[in-house]
Amino acid sequence: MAPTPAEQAAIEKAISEVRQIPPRTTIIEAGRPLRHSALIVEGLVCRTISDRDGLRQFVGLHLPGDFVDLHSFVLQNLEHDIASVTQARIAIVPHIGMDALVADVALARKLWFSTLLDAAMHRAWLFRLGRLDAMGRMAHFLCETNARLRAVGLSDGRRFTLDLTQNDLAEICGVTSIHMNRILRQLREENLATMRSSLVEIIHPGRLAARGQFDGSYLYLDSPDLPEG
Amino acid sequence: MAPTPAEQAAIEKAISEVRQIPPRTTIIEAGRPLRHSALIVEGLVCRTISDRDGLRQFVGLHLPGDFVDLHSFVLQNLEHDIASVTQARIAIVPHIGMDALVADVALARKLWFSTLLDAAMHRAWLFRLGRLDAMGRMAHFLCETNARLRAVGLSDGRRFTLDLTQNDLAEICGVTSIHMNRILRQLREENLATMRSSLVEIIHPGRLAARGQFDGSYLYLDSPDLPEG
DNA sequence: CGATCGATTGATTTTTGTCAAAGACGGTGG
DNA sequence: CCACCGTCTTTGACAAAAATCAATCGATCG
Repeated sequence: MAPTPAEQAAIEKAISEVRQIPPRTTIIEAGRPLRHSALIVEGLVCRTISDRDGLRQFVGLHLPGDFVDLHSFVLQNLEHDIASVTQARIAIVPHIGMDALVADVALARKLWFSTLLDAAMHRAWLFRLGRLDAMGRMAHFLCETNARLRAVGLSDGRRFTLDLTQNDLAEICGVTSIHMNRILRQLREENLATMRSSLVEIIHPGRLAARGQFDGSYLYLDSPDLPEG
Repeated sequence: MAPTPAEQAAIEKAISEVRQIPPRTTIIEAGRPLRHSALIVEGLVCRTISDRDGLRQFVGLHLPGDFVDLHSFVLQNLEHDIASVTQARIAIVPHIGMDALVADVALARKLWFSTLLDAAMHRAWLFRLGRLDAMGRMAHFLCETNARLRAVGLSDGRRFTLDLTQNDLAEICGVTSIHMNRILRQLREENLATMRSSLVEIIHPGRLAARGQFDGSYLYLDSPDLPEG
């Protein structure tokens, strides 16, 4: 479902501007009506829902190449926040331009597909939060992220950089940052993965996937399997 | 985004058959290629992901009028299971027929919208699992379900029937059924809601919503607010 | 009537959160 | 260059939440 070069060109033509976003900046606040969508050129962007104390739950994490809020084109507004994690560059695509894009039925179908992939990822995250313990959640998240980064050439299948603090990871996995710290130590001690200052190394991809009960088929990547280990 | 009568008729014309499904029956198993989608006419249908021990996590619950697996039309297969909870009647819409339906751009947009609503609900569930304690999760779920049932005339805003066992509720909230039993008692003791043999009564909608930090705007219902209490 | 499934309860263990305090590290300004 | 500061990480002690183990109870069904 990758766009053809022509489709890619059409999307790029619909970009009205590219914005530079500082790290840790709210890009879109929940509830505001939107007249454009955003495509990540560079950096990490997160989608979060905050509880009444302002504590956040990540409901998505987006990498370069992802449409962050394509759904806002159809829904008109968002029920969650979008914020940069790292420094980021995002391309703005006005909804008016999107209207022209979806006139092309094939492209419309691909955009729909892209939002359905997001939904599939949401479901995998639900499984993670609902059925796994803290260590399983982290293992699952690392496997997913490794697979996604690999698909865009940002991981070699074992090592990648991921600019997330332990607090971010905690907000992803629905645990406290203190507990996340202990989980990371455990992953290290059990020789599954290490994570030091944004460098992640997966020592035993197979065992990590088993620990997190990870099956990446929902990502629809044609990723070559890693050797067991 | 409700379909017009004409669109409704077109959808109904695309139905190839209506199936009667016994309770507790798997309708679609994860990973199978699909050539049709299913629309619920009557009954409760759930979407679940199972862990390696076969323990399930609900990732969605569908009511009459919902397309259960509209996304399979675009994705071609599912990464989760679909099963009946109660006795159900589902209308089968072959994907071939769907192709004809989405030729109508306005209807295509509405179907897209419907899958985006699902995704928004997924995100609300992520918040529930990630940020709320067991009682908050149950409170949130009851509020959501009350709002949804009300929209289709199956709740008066305080009372409705919901044919789920305590084990189902546990699989929705990501806790054990034993713990769910204690949560239900607590909800009763704190005069928030009662649930006895599939009859749910919400005693203080306002307080229950507060306990579950529920804000139903993601459901896109034009529901009149309930009196506080 | 026995069998089965779901609901309920108690006792106990495990997991996770909370509170409190250091330690590490990079960046900034003097 | 170095002291200071803020942010992130790490650790310990303790409390709370949830899981687990083990029964019992109650209703429904063949």
